[in-house]
Parts: sequence; C-alpha cells; structure tokens
Amino acid sequence: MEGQVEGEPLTRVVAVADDLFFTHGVHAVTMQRIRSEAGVPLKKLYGMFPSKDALLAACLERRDRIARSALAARAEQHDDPVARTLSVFDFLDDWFHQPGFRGCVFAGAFGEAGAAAPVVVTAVQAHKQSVRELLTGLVADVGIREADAVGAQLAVLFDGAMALATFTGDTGAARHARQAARAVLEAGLRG
Amino acid sequence: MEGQVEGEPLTRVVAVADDLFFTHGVHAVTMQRIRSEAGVPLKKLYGMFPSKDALLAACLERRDRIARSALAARAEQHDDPVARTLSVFDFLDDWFHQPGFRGCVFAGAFGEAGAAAPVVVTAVQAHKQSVRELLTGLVADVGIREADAVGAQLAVLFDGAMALATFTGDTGAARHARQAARAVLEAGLRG
DNA sequence: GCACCAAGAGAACGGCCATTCTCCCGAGCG
DNA sequence: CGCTCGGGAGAATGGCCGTTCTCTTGGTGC
Repeated sequence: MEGQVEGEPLTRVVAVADDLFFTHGVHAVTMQRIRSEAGVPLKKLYGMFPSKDALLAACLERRDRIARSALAARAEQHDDPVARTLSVFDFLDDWFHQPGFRGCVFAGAFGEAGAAAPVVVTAVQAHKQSVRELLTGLVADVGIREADAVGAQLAVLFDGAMALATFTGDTGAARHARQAARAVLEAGLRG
Repeated sequence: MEGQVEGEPLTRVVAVADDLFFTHGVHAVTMQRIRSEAGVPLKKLYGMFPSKDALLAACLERRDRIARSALAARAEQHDDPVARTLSVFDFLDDWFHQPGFRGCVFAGAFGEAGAAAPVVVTAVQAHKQSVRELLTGLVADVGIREADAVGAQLAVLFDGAMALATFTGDTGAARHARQAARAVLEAGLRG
C-alpha cells in the first residue's frame, strides 16, 4: 500500500527485475540489487529461480505477454482492417517517444546473454514468432491471399523499426515502417 | 609466410580480433586469446589500443568499410537502377546462408558492450547511418523524388532482415525484405 | 667475451559478481 | 520463561578477466 510494487513475491520479483533489466541492462544489474529492491532474501530468490538467466527468461515471457496484449488492444480500437494492421506501427511510434525508452529488451537480452543462455534465446525466438503470427492474423483479416508472406514482410518492418530505434535512437523509424507497411499492404491487395 | 594472417601487426591484430569477436561473441573472447592467436605480446596489444573497447571499435570500423564496399560492388553488377537497389537484399540473402553466419556484429556488440562503451555506440550509429545513405543514393538513382523517405524505409527493411536473421535464425528474412522493398519502390515511383 | 637494451611471454593484481553459507533474531509452543 | 526452528540479511567463496608488471632471453656494439 505504500511501496511501488505489490502482489505475490514471485510476481513482484519478476516485475522489479524486469524494470531493472530494462532500464540499466541485464549485465549492469546484480542479483544483490534485485534482492534489495524486491525486498526478498537472496536465498528465496534462488529458490524461485535457479539462476539469473532463468529470472531473465521469466521477465522476457512477461514482456511478451504484455506487448502482445498491448498490440491487440491497440488494434481493437479500429474497425477498418487496414487501419488495425497499421496501428501496430502507431504503437511503436508511441513507445519510441516514451521518456524512458531504452530499446527492445529482447534485442538487448540476446546480445548480453548471447549464445551462452539457451533459455534466453528460446524466449526471444518465441516472442518474435508470436509477433509474426499476430501480424499475419491482421493481414489475413484485410483479405490478402498471401497473408503469410505479407505478414512476414510486416514482421521485418516491425523488427527493423525497433532495431533502428534501439541502435541509433532514430524515433522516426516507426513512421517510416508505417509508410512502408502501407505500400506492402497495397501491393498485397493488388497482387 | 606460413601462418593464416599476414600483414602489419596492427592490421593483423584487428583482423584476428574481428574474426574472434564475430565468431564467439565479444564477451566470450579474452584479450589473452587475441594475444595468442595474433602472436603479439599483451604489452604491444595495449600499446596499439588502450582498451578492449577501443579494439572492438576498430573492428567495427573495419566491418563498416568491408560491408559498404561489398554492397557497392554488388550493386555495380546491375545496370537497371531498380535491380541495383534490390541487389542489396540479395547480398543479405547470400550472407545469411553462409556457413558461419552468426548475425550482425553491430547488433551483438551493441548489446554486449551496451551503454558502457560510448565508442562502440558511436561506431554502430555511424555504420547504420552510412548504410542508410548508401540506400538513399540508390533510391535517388531510380528517380524517386522522395529519396530520403524511401531510403529510410529500405533501411528499416535492411535492419529488420538482419535483426530477424540474427535473433531467430530465419534466413528467409532477406527474401521477405526484398519483396517488401519492391513494393516500397513501386509505391515511391507511383506517388 | 661482456654489458646493455629491447621486446616477448606469462605471472600477478584488482575488481566484479553469481552463487552458497552462516549467523542471528523473533515467533510460537511447551 | 526457555527452547527450538524458520526465515531473513549479508558475509564468504570461487572464478573470471581486463590491465599492469616482472623476468627472461636473445641480440648487438664495443
């Protein structure tokens, strides 16, 4: 009631760790610090998650759920199928312009944990896969026959915008991706 | 005359380090190992580069030069401006299918070195910027008026294909990016 | 032949951090 | 009131690696 994070210890730990990882980078955040900010003894922390990597994987799964529901909610606000599809890039645009934007967690986690943490690699791949399926679903609703191919193209645009925004800080990437997505959709409708 | 890498010590060190960083990841490669494989004493190594980060930055600059000249050479093989522009994605396709493909060095370096190494961030940004300029130049040759905007869209596709290939191993990303690029160019020519 | 110098090879230092261990306190029960 | 036991806080452990330091060795000029 007086702190910032409430709820069951496990939920709280993941929320706190996610926030720290996202803000400062995985490598820069120590288990000690997570322990302090979550108010959980180290022993209990290691009782919940066998390793830092496992905790990171749990954070990534949480992010995946949150991102997908946010994307879906954004799409729900539109009736026109094309507008629904393009709303995905509006979501990116808003996200990039949020004050604390630090880039895609998945890209960062992949780079830092690297090939040494298979559990992280799996989480990243699952996320990218789920985003691609979401996009393909939206494209199918537009009435495009080759929904798989066009969905994959939108996925490339989605990740490209995130990569550019992450690496160069170019927040205009979302707008460029949106414009390209429009061209891709029109080509899909025509062909 | 009998080793694998020749040339001036500095050139050799960068080539060896680049190869190791690229193959095993920046974090996994120690200075000791670079020393061993380059056949250079540690003291001399630190005489050439004040820190590991500086050496990494030199490797990234080298990659930037190599990548740009490879892209330009590939484009030179075509006469039609549209084909020249799309050849960029053929280059990606070939690269993704090379046996030792491990993803984009710049993405990996950015994730691993992170915000802690400004010199790396700078190198990554310079590279992304130079690629974008290269693409914008190709688009301008096609005769599209809004070359800047379309070039930026192609840059999104370029980085998106690399990000997907790096994170998920989806080598088809280059093909999807190419198809999307065609749609973007057609829209640019029409509008 | 001998003293000096340069440079190479690797040992040593310092610091960081995931993970484990130990001690201590407070609550609950007899 | 005293005893035990669970759990919390943080100290120790073990290992890694960037960076620096030292010693050795081989060559050269007198």
